[in-house]
Amino acid sequence: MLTRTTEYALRAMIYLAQHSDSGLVPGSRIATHTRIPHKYLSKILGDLVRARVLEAAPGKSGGFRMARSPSGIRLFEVLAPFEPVLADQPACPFGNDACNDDNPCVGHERWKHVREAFSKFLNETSVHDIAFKAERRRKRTKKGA
Amino acid sequence: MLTRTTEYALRAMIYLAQHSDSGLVPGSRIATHTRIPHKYLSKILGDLVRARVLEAAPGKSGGFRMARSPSGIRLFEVLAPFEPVLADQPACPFGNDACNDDNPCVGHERWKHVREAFSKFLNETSVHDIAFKAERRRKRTKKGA
DNA sequence: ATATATAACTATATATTTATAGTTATATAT
DNA sequence: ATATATAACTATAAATATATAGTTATATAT
Repeated sequence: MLTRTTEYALRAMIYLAQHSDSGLVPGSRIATHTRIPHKYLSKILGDLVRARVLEAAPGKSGGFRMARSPSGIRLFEVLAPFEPVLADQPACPFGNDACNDDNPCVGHERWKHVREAFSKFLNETSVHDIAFKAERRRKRTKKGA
Repeated sequence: MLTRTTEYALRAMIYLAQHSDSGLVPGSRIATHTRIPHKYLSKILGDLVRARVLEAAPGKSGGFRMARSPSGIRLFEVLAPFEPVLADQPACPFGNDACNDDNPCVGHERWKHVREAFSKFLNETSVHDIAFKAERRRKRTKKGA
């Protein structure tokens, strides 16, 4: 459902969200903690900078940080650069090259529905939502309170 | 979102659903009409036979046919052999090897929700649903009637 | 029985994705 | 100014997915 590259992007974003207080984080540290190959991650982080969800600072004591608050970054923005199905006009999965919304192939509407449900979820969910455990809603009483 | 192999499986099933009246259909004919490489499709069709959504008959005048009525075959059955995320215990996309429902990682519940929405759609949609245009619900009056 | 059309299988080739190694450019600390 | 830590870039390698070619097994038509 997600390529490995996409998962790496997600994991890196989550790590940064959880450590956004510590200012710039070097790529090597993200790689170590998320157990993602460093140089490969480096390329992915570059894509996320170009997607404007991260900011990079080169040079000594440089690194990466979230471009905005984690609650303001939707998963859609993180995944879209890596998942072609999230593009405006994704290719028809039924092999009909001429298929589009105006001239839909059999199955088009149904599949569009799946894509849109996926996009909707990704647009309604922020990096913060997925990086921090939601408060337990009285499933059990808190230990400390 | 779907691998090419998965798309091929879908397209082959749809073609067969649309031609289920003509008895056994040779793999070569499916390949030609769906524009899928013949020998590669052959392997995929074998997987679909093992998944019990198709039946194969070797020998002269042999071929493939749907194992059941297209309206009784859910997309889930067609995609599951090819999409690991549809397995019972899919790998955690956040790289936490020890993650499972009992010991969930951060993000687990949210992502489970995505997976389940995807599975739900695939379980509620049959091959017939996607192979035949749903009747237009008075979007426009029928030409012939 | 024989020839034929087919699925099933095996081996290999090509393309793409993922990963590694090395280099260059840039900013900072000293 | 110089050394250093970093992002950015380039080239290559390894792994995986996709595609092709050839062979074998099986059922049917003749």
